Amino acid sequence: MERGWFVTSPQEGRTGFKVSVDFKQQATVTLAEVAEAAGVGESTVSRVLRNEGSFSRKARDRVMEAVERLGYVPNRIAGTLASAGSRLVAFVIPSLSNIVFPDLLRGASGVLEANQHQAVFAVTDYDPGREEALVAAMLAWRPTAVVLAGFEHNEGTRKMMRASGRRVVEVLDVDGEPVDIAVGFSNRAAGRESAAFLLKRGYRRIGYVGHDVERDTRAGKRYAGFCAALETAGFPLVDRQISPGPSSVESGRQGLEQLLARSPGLDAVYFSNDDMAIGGYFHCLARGISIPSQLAIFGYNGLDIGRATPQPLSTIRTPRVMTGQVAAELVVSNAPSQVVDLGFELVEGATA
Amino acid sequence: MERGWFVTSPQEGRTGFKVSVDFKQQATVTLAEVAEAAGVGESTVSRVLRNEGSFSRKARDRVMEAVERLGYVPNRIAGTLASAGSRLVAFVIPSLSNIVFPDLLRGASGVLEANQHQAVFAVTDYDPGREEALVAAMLAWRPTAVVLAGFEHNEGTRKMMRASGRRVVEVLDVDGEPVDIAVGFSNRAAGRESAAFLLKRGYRRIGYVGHDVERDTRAGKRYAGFCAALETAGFPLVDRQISPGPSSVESGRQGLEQLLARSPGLDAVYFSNDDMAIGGYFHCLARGISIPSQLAIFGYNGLDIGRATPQPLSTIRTPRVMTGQVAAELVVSNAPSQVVDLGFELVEGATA
DNA sequence: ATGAAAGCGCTAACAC
DNA sequence: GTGTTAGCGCTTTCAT
Repeated sequence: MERGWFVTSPQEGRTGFKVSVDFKQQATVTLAEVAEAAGVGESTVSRVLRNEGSFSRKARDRVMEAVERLGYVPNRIAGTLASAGSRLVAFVIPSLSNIVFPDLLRGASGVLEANQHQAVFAVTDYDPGREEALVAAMLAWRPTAVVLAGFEHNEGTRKMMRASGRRVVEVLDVDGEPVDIAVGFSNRAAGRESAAFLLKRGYRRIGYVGHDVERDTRAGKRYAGFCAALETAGFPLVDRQISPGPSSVESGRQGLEQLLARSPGLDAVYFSNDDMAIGGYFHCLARGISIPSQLAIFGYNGLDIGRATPQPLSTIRTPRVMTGQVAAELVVSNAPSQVVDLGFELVEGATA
Repeated sequence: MERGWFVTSPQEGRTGFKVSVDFKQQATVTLAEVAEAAGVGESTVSRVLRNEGSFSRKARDRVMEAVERLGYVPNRIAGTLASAGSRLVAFVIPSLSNIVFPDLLRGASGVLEANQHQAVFAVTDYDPGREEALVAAMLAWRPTAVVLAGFEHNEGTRKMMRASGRRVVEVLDVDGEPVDIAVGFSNRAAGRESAAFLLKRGYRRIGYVGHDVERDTRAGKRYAGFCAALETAGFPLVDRQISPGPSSVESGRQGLEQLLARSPGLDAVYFSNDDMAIGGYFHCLARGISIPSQLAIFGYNGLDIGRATPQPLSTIRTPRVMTGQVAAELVVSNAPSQVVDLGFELVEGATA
């Protein structure tokens, strides 16, 4: 197999191109060929390879030898079609930019790999329509389960999933009616507790800086819980700055700047998540606004970075990785329908 | 289908359990049944569904009606077995904690979804042995291609991939001999250019703070390039602090603290990546070390957060998302073997 | 303990 | 334009 390539230098940018192609789709070794080579029947090879049923030691040795010699790699596509489950678990997630989802996948993939399952994923970009299309595409793989974020789906999506006979796991939220299984924590309660904490600390003129809550419905629930708790206490939200687009450090920084320009009298600001809060924190550092005496800052997620800032960020730590682990465990163990509330932890940092 | 669940409150922790189970593995609708219901042959259904070959408008309508009515979802497993490719692209990546890999996946998944391909992934945790096992597992799915980080693989992994007849894409590096396709940028050159920049700025007593370079071989190449350039210039690295474990903000913070305790005379520090550098930046903020006059800081990756800090981070911006996009494009277009060097961009921030 | 044979649900010739 | 048929590479009875 001869090949060539052309290496470009960084200065020249992307100009790499082929020199020669030659990918002989080499005839893949099949189980039948292994059986032939080992001088046994196909079913014996199958049993040996899956270490199931009974076979003699001698048969096993001959099979393994043949497998080795021929470089046989089983075809899971065929195996899946012949047997039952695909051992594929499909994740249909809103984003990969928000650290929440990589964390979720990380927790899940460890458990799945340990149980001979494979993770498949697709990104909806917070679009329910795309979600529906992607769930349909995923179901075509007959996955063991489909995992998706939250409870807000198109009716079509829900119907499809219910009709599919697959397990369905809705994660990172528990405030809603699950199709089958839910694993996560209460965003609404997180919002409420954040408000209670700020009030307890004596803050009264409180603002909010957030990202697009139409799309990120879980952030929306936190916001709703937060506002409700403030009103109940008699100190309703003073002002808010909601930026379009996804959350980011830069967006939090700008959001706080704009909010303070309008409402300079605030004594505390609640952010839609830690990324946004860190941005706000940077704004204060840059402007010499002292934290928390002049302005208190409170986030959500409990990212590691918030523990390394000169003043640890006050926030709520959520069990994102564990959500993935638990979701995967329930799936591989074929657990019954249930809601698992993993809870969260309020972290009293130094910024509020 | 009756179900029940028990919702726990955050305080109670994870105690959710089932109340009733009843997942009838409902007989899935097959293409044959659709054909039957529509009063046409199986192949017609197949043609209509794939919109390929010819069929009358009338036939199409009847098929679609039946599909709709029966809630038919094609079985891709069967389809793949019957035809050629699986339209699955396998990513075997070291980690999901390092933002580099979610970025890569993000770029790739967009392109793949637009071309009816599916991303599958597994995480090696920087372990070549796990990588080998996971590549084997992935090959069993007969993916269109397997994508993995860098060129450092076990000989067994390489052999397996070559024998598989699948496309192989090695990403995020170009300093090495690719099996088939490589897409990325030169880590070695990035290290060299970082050194050149610091020297040009007049820094002379330079140190390094990094994470485990045995495992993260690309960080190791940057470090090597960096040191080599310093030596060539006659100002070899003064001291270094290498922490075990993965990179993180906290690790960078502690690393710089330890480095400065040993070598207080440094005037600049190169970090293994932006996470580490941000940690170092926080350390300086906390200790009142003024940047860059007392100490200069230089990172790698060009994360967004580095642009929102009070002083923008000096770093090298890498095309991570584009690496994923290009890799996916080459795969879906079945491009020839080649090396694509996407280059990188040095960002002159305010920290060095 | 082991082999023969019947599918799994679809695609791809190939006739008509 | 449309139906028939032979696989794709396995797993799984069911004999033996």
